[in-house]
Amino acid sequence: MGNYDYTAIEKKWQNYWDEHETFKVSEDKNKEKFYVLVEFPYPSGQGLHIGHPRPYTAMDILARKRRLEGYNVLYPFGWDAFGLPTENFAIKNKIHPAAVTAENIKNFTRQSKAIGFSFDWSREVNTTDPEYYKWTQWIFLQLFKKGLAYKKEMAVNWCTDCKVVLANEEVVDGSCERCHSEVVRKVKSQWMLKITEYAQRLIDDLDGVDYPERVRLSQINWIGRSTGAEVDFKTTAGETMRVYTTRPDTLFGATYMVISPEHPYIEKWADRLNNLPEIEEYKAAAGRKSDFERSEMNKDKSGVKLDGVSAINPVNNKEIPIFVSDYVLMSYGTGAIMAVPGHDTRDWEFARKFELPVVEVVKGGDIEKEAFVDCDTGVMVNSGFLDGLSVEEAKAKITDWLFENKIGEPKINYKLRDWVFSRQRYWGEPIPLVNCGKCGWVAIPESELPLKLPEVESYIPTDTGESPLAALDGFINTTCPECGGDAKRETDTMPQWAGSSWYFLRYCDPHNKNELASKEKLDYWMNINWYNGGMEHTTLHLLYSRFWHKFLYDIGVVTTKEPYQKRTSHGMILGEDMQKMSKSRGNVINPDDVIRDYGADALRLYEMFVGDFEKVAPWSTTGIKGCKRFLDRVWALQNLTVKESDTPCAEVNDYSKGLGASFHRTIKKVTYDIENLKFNTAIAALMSLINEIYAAGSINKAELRTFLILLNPFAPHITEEMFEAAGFGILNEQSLPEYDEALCVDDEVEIAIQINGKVRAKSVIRAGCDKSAMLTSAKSALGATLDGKTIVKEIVVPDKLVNFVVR
RNA sequence: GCGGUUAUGGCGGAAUGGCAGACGCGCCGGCUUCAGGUGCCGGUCCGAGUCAAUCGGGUGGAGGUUCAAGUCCUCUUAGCCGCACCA
Repeated sequence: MGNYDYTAIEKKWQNYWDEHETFKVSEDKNKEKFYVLVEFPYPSGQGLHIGHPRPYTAMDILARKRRLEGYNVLYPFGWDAFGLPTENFAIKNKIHPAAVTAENIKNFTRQSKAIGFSFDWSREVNTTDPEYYKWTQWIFLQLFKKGLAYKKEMAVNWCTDCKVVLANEEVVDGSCERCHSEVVRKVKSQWMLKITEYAQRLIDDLDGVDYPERVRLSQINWIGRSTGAEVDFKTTAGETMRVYTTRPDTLFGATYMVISPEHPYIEKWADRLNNLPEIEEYKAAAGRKSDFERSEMNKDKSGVKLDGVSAINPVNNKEIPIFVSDYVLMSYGTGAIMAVPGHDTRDWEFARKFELPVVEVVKGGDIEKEAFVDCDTGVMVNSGFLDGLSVEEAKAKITDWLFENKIGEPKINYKLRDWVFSRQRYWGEPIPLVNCGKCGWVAIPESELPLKLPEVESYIPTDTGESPLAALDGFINTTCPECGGDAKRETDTMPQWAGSSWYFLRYCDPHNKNELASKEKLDYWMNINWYNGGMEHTTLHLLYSRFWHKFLYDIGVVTTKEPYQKRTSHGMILGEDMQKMSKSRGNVINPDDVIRDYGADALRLYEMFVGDFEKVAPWSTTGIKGCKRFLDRVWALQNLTVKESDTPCAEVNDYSKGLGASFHRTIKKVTYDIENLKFNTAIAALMSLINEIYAAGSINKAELRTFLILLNPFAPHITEEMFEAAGFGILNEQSLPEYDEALCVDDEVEIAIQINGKVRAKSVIRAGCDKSAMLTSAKSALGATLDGKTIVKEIVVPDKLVNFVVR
């Protein structure tokens, strides 16, 4: 009976859970709640990726463990279903995106259920459901009403193939993240969300939550707070040019200035510039480049000197040239910088190429060879009234001086940019605004939400760059809610990030028709106790959703400043060749095949056993065989001699002599490891335990019962089946076995005996021996080895080792 | 270029500063089997060794701290991930 019929058993228990609504929860004030969340997937046409089950299983293990511990556990699931791949597929195959989405969700649901996740399916959400996106639109309207949504003409990333604007975040290697076509820059009027207004709070409130350090750092670096100063430079054209610098202390070393090709002064100064055609040509070339190309490393510094206008350094009144170069971006700071080639690498390279003077203003480096950048401990030189000061003192003094003389001021900048919220697509939430000739942009009444996507034949993007909705007269023409006059609807839709920025709130009250969720239910379930997701969402989804949550806090919808108490991140599952899985590499593994060949429990177990949960791990077909083999051995425990214990023991931890310490230790290890994402070693401990059981040759009821409960969160189907067969009842209604710390240790332990740190002997002693007993035992084990040597020091680690330092 | 991260047997990976290689895969030998497969038992870091006791070496590289370093410190190399040259 080595092989068990996993297909039948897994089906049986999945049906049982469905019929009994085993994992459906409601608010129960008598129980402590636990809200555990995984990132809801985008239901793509390819079906579930073999990587999906890794985080879902991990959090499923946690959820199942918490239930065994008596918590009221909310573990919900849903679909982040708007998005371009669906739209592209729909266009290509002439099917409506809604139909494609429904089909994909059906497939994803079938696959997810086949793995036995303990989701509360009654709370399933779908971002494309009008009953859901009604509230996405509602949140947008509140942002609009508070002035946090605004329209702005700006250069955006334009995908030449998809005919849509991409957020910077969606551009990968200079091409479209989704279709890989060329991305160019194009000026368009876009809806923007003022996430920058929340920049400081998004940094500060990280202190109150439990995030991995790498996630916390990524967010802080992404937000990128810097303190510096804005400085006004007079120019020979009359206008003042304002620059932003983080190093005002190096102002005496500023030997030229660089402005962005998009800087408005170029147009303003057109009459004065003797080389305007050259500048215009450079500007046009820069405009064709994507941000990535402009920022590509190792490229030659390029630029054009403005012939006809120069700037005056305010500290020494020296006239310095102005260059235009594409490494200065209009979107950060003031679009103009003062260049200090002595102390900035890029400026140094630029100065070398254009043969500009390099002045040392902080002593300590060799500016002939390279820029002296890490100069915080240096002393100011060639800097007039700053000479002799430390960098820190110079910063303070020059900033005061600039302020007093009204030529500058301290300034904090953030790298974070406002969120480009418009998409010229069909398959997204319509933006619920109308444009009235008299009243401008006006919100539609909340009673008219949801503003549904019109069901149409053509949802193909227009060549002009407008949303497909723009071609629908019946949709765009409407009346102004304020003055009643003719008005036109906004035709852009929202980005995919919108629906995922608040879905965790809807899970608390998914069928509410009057509010996005009731206060009472939000109070009960929020915050999320544990949120696991991919590192790739650290700076986008995580930041966007924290921003929305803070906004909802400000307007009184939610009562917590942060949505996620604890965040963890899993590593990707790679192909067997250690490469990212992709169709083109031919290394894709289909979960359906794995479940058919090895079963869902084996799949779950293998994905948890493969390695450190937080690191990438390659798929291995032989690896999953090992896990299947382990489950066969678990199943075969039913064939072992059932040892009769001295006392009836089905309900107590009455383990047989010799195995007791192993059981207590394993309970301790498994429970500890699950909390610390060390699923691999938890499973290893269970494997070791079963090896010991087989070595003992028999098992008693308490042992079988404990073993099955410990394994249950990892492999829920086989353990439920065996639990029932053994007459123990329904496993998920039980409690987690407890361990006794005092019983975790064996009676005897083996210690290492070292001389000068090298193991020279071993000895078995009674556990818990005192120092002198250990020394006596160690010396006798060493015998004559110590003769003629002087013991300088004796180190004793209880129950572990003795080390003699000898001469 | 910046930020993050990783490096341990043939492979995936274990090791609160305390016996490196748990657990699994693979491989080798044996048993079971008509055979293949499955299952079971034993072995498996490298090199010496009277192939036994034992000895030496070993966690990307070079130093250092320590009685003791995969683990801590300094420098360094390579891979992977992200990026908006952020002044």
